[in-house]
Amino acid sequence: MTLNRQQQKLRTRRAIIDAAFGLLDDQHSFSSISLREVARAAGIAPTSFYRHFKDIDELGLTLVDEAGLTLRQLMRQARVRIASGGGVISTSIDTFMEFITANSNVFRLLLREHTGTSNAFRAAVLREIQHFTVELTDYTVSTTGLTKELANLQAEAMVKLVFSTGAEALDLDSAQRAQLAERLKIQLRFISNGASEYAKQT
Amino acid sequence: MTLNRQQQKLRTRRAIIDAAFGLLDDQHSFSSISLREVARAAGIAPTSFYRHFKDIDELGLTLVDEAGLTLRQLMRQARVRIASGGGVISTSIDTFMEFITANSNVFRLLLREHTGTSNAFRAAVLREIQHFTVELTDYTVSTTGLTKELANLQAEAMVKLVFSTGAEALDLDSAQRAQLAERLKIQLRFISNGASEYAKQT
DNA sequence: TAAATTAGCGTACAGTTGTAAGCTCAATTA
DNA sequence: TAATTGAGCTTACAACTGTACGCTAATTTA
Repeated sequence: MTLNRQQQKLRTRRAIIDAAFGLLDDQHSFSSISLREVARAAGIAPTSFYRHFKDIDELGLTLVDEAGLTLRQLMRQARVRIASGGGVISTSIDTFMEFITANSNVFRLLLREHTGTSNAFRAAVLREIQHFTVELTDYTVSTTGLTKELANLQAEAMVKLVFSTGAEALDLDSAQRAQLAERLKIQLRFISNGASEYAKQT
Repeated sequence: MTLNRQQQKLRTRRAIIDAAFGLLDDQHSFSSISLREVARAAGIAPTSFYRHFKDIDELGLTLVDEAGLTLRQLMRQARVRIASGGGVISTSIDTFMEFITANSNVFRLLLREHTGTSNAFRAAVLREIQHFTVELTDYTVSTTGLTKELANLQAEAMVKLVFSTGAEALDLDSAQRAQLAERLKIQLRFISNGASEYAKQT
C-alpha cells in the first residue's frame, strides 16, 4: 500500500497542522511558536515548510479554519442532545463545557486570535463566532415569539457571555468549572427572560 | 534645577514604561515586543534595562498594574457622571466607550493578557476585572433589592458583556461603535430586568 | 576629602530566527 | 524509456534576540 505523491503531500501537510496544534497550550500561543519549531515537531526541514504554506500566517489561518470546524461539530452535538430531551440552556452549556475541556487548545487559539495582532486572524475568528450567533438567532426566532432584531441581540449577548466564561473556565479545575457552569446557566436565563420582558413592553 | 539620583532613576523608569506603551497597538502585543526594542524606544542601552526591571515580564506586570489604575479612573469618572444625572447604564457605557477610544492601547493590553501565555499576567488582569465586578455588585445591592448573590451574578454577566463588546469595538469606526454601544445598552437591560424577574420568582 | 555606590554604556557571545539557493531522487508524464 | 516535476533536504547567511562582564563617571555617604 504505497502512497502517491498527492497523498504523501497531504500527509505531510496534516503533520504540520497537527504539530502546530500540539505546540499550543496555556503557555504557548500561535504567535509565540516559530516556523522552525513547527517544522521540527512535524519532522521536516524548516525550508520544506514552504512547500505547503506561503508563510506561518497561512498556517495560522488554516488552524483557525480547523478550529471553526471543531466549533461547528460542537453545535451539531448540542442540537442532537437537545432533541433528545433536557433543558436547552443546560444541555448547551454542558456540551460547551465538555468541548472546551476536550479541546482546550483549539478553544484557546480562537480566544487569543480573537484579540490578536493580525487583522486577518481576528476577522477569521469573528466569522466563526458570528456563525454561532446567527445559528442561535435563528433558533431563538423559531422557538420564541421574538423579532429577528431582538433575537439577534439576545443571541449575541449569550454568545459573548458563554465565550467569556469559557475563557475563565480554562484556568479552573473541574469542580470550579462545574460551579461556573451553573452560574452561567442562571445568567443566560437573565438574558432570556429579560429579552422576553423587553419584547412585551414594546 | 538638577535632579538627584533617585529622581533621575524614576525618570528613566518612566521613559521605559511609556516607551513600552507606545510600542503597543493593534499590530503589536506586549509579547511581540523585545527588550531591545523597548530600550531603543526609551533611549537607553539594552543592558541598562536591567537596572530597572528584573526582566521583561516584570515590566509587563507593571504595565498591567498601570492599566488597572487607568481602569479605576474610568470607574471614578463614570460615578461622577452618574451622580450628575442621566441613566446609569447609558452614562456608564458612554463613559466606557470614550475610555477605550482614548486608551485603546491600554485596553488592548488588558484584553490580550487576559488570555495570554503568562499565568501571572492572566491573574493580574483578572484581579483588575474582578475589582470592576465587585464594585458593580456593591452598587447593585445598594440601589436594588437584589441579594448579594444575585447582584454578583448580574454584575459579572454585565462586566463580561461590556468587555467583550469593548473588544469588538476596537476594530470599528466611531459610527459603528456608537451603534454597538446602543445595542449593548439594550443587552444590559436584558440582564438587569432578567435578574429582577428571577429575584421575584424565588 | 576620600571611599563607596550605582545608572548607564560598550563590547561580546551564543542562540535563534526566517528564508534564499541549489541539490537529490522518486513519482509522474509523455 | 526518457524527460519533467516537485517534495524534501543540506548548507548558508544576515538579522535579531537576551544577557554576561567590566568600565566610566557622577552622585551619595562617611
